Amino acid sequence: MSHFGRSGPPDIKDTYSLLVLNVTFRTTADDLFPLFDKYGKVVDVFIPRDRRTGDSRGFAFVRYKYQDEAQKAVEKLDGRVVDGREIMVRFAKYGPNAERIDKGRILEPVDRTKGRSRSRSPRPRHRDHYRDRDSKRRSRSRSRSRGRYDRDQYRGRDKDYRHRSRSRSPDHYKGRGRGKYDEDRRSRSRSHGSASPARRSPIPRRSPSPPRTAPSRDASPDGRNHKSRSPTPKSISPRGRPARSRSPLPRSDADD
DNA sequence: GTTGAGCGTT
Repeated sequence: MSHFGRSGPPDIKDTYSLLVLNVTFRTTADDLFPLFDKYGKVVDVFIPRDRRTGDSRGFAFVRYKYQDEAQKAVEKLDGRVVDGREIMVRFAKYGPNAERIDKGRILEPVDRTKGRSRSRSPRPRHRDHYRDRDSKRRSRSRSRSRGRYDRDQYRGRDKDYRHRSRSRSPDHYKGRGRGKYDEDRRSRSRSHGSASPARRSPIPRRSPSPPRTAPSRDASPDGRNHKSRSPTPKSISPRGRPARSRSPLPRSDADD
């Protein structure tokens, strides 16, 4: 059980944050705590994770109580192989609120005493410049992992698209006694030559669509026979423009 | 089950 990050930052009044990079995606705060705690008093260990997937982002923050201990941990744990990967430990450059910190210590917690302190340069802090990365140079081409996130997070709403395509049909008639069905299927195949697998629907009826004797169109809410009926009856087209008789959004319903 | 630059939450 990790109590780190459960209730947010405990106390950062006099702590020094260390940034641990290159950690494995499966490394947890509990795994880093004993490792860093051996070199000093660790008050908190936090590993940023994705809000959607919940997976680690590959780096962690270790907050020490004293700077000397943090410095020692940086020198000792920097380059240490954790979980089969060499981690990089260094002092955090920015605070939790993107505050400028030095050696892990927050230099400007709040601008209360010094009114001029807030005159700092409004440098971009958050990394929400996903779309901007395209505008930037392609020098960062070495990182492709973010690419998939960009698609899955923003574009790909349906993350189960890869888990689909699970056809259960074969298992169904298989467990029902395929022996009988098997022969039956063959017989039918022989007879018709090309059997229609679609006929295997559990609903034998309903296939034969009722004749058009159905009531008027107002009684047909579905009206999925749009393919059958002529969408562009010239008869009712006063003008010679039967094409765009609909709204200006042709693929509004066809969209995924 | 995958990935690999960087700077953080209740």
